[in-house]
Amino acid sequence: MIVSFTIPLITFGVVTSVTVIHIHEQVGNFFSSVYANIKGRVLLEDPEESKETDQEGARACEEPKFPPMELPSERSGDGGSGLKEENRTHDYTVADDEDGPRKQQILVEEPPIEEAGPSTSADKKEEVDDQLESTKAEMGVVREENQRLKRSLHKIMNEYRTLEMQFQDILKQGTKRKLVDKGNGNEEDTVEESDLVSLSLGRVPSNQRNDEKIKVYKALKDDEGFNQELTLGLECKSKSGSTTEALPNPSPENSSEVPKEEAGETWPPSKETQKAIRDTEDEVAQQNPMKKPRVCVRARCDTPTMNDGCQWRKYGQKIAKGNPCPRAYYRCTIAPSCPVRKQVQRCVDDMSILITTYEGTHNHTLPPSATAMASTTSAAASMLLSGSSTSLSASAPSSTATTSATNLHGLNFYLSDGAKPRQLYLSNPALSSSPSHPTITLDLTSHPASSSSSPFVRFTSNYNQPRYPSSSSLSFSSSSEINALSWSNGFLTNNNNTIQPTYNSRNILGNVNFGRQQVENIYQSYMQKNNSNIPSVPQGGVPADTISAATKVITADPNFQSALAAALTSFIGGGVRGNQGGNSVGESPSLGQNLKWGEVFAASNNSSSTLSCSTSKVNGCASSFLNKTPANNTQTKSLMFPPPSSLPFSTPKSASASPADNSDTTN
DNA sequence: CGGGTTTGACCGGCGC
DNA sequence: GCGCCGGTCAAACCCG
Repeated sequence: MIVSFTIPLITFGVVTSVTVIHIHEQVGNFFSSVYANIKGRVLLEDPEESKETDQEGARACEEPKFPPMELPSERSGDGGSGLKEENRTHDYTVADDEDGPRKQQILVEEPPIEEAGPSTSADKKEEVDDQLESTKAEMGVVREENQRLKRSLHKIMNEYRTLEMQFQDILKQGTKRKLVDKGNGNEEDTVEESDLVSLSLGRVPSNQRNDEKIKVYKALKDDEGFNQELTLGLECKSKSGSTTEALPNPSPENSSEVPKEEAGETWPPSKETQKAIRDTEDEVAQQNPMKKPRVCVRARCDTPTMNDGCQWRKYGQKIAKGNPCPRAYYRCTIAPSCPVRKQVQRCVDDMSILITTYEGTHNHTLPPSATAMASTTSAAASMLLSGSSTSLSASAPSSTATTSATNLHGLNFYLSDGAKPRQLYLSNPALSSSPSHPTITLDLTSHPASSSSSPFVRFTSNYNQPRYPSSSSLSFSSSSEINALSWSNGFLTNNNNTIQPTYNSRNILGNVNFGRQQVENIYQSYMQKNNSNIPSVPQGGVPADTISAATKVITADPNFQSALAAALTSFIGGGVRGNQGGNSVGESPSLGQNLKWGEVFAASNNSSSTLSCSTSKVNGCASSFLNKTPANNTQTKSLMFPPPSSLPFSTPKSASASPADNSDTTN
């Protein structure tokens, strides 16, 4: 019987260590121990030894040249003899192929102990044994962790290759279809586009990915099928700067059209430049009828604007129809060419609700305090796009998708008929009535019906175009009296990130979930890696393959949901109660510092992200904190946003972070 | 004086 | 074709 196990193990072990890893993963320690017994313990008298040496067995699987183990039965309690001790040390020295140095140190320390007491009292023996065993156990844990990481890495690599192939196939199919159905805007193309959108979700941080994108871009542009697939990022089908945004390193063809908008670093650009840009944008807009996805944030805020950490410059104001409150237009001024804009308007029904609509994705490094909202909006937009693909591909052929629910980020996620979104609380349709702007609404206000009992923050997306027939909403429990969120980095990619590929088998967004500790650890490692070298990659780069791979890895964990629930509960609960001393403040900036939506995924092989959606009980938003800075509110309000010291816009001069809004006069 | 805001004018999309 | 409306521009203005 033992032999029957041995043969395959040895075979696989010889073939490739990777295979052995999988075997080990699948069959658990049992095979390993059996293998260890066969390889090195055949002559052992004590069968219990196999239990202790699972790890050695596992290593033996990876290392066919593993020497015969001669570990004596030190646990038999016989006190052992000098010879046995020697054997044991020999075993440790030879057997350990990975942690050799560590163990050699142990061995160096051991002999004096043994020599000092040639009589080898039982106490010393036990002490040494305990030390050895504890060290052994420790190493076993480390080794297990190492193996886990290896497995994860391998899985991720496999998923990456698979997705890469699928992506290429999709591109090929799309190109072919474009050629065939040229001139016919069929629905399948839309689906294809959506899938492509989902595959990238914005930016691809690594140069390699950029190169790949550029290749695709070139190929598609050279081809007549060049149309919408080229803008695979979050800015897919966007009107302005979509190509530049989606392709940080635009191809020469493209860069020739856009006269070095990025490199110019001047704002405002020259008139000619602007005109050229607008012309280019118009061309793009003609090619891409679908405009930028928008993220609408509704929050109760008694201040002119909701402070999101970014620097904004007001460039216009309009009285929108149906709303006496003027709508203010802001442009991001952190980078001269940043395409991000936002609109701020009071809700017509409830003047205390501020509706902030974000459009576009930052193409620059964000200040720590701004990464939160940016990540959130980017994530929401990504969710919007991915949701579109989801509904389009999975719903019935007709556009009347029935309301269905999934679990996004571990939270309720509804996809519903566009006419009747289940959790659509848009009081001002003007902001979401743009015909071609897919809009997702993050409702941070308490719904009148549920505010008293179960306050929720709602993420409501509203596709107003026929091609986006579904609306989606995301709700998650939060603390009471939600008025603002702590927009820590990666809110939507939080450690409880769950995006289930419920409807679309090709949806690359799957369950991504981490415990809080894991996230913190991952983030710390990421920050250590990136603190000194944070690329100015536009945010929103979500390596889809990484997400998918991480998704599968994580979802393989049966404790996934429970960990999610625990983390969410502890975090949200602690964010309000336990962080009053500013812990959340310390956490949010550290978690969000220069971290971008996609980089979170790229940083760790796991699609780690952070959840920092601790909410404040204080009515108001951070802009009021910055503008007024009441002493008695400082601490509480700082729960929502990073400390003022970390806010680059906290200086009185940069009023653009919280510009005055004329709408206040109407209140 | 530089940067941000204000505000009327302008432009383009869209519906009738 | 026309008018409405959302969005943007840019000169004037304001402020530290």
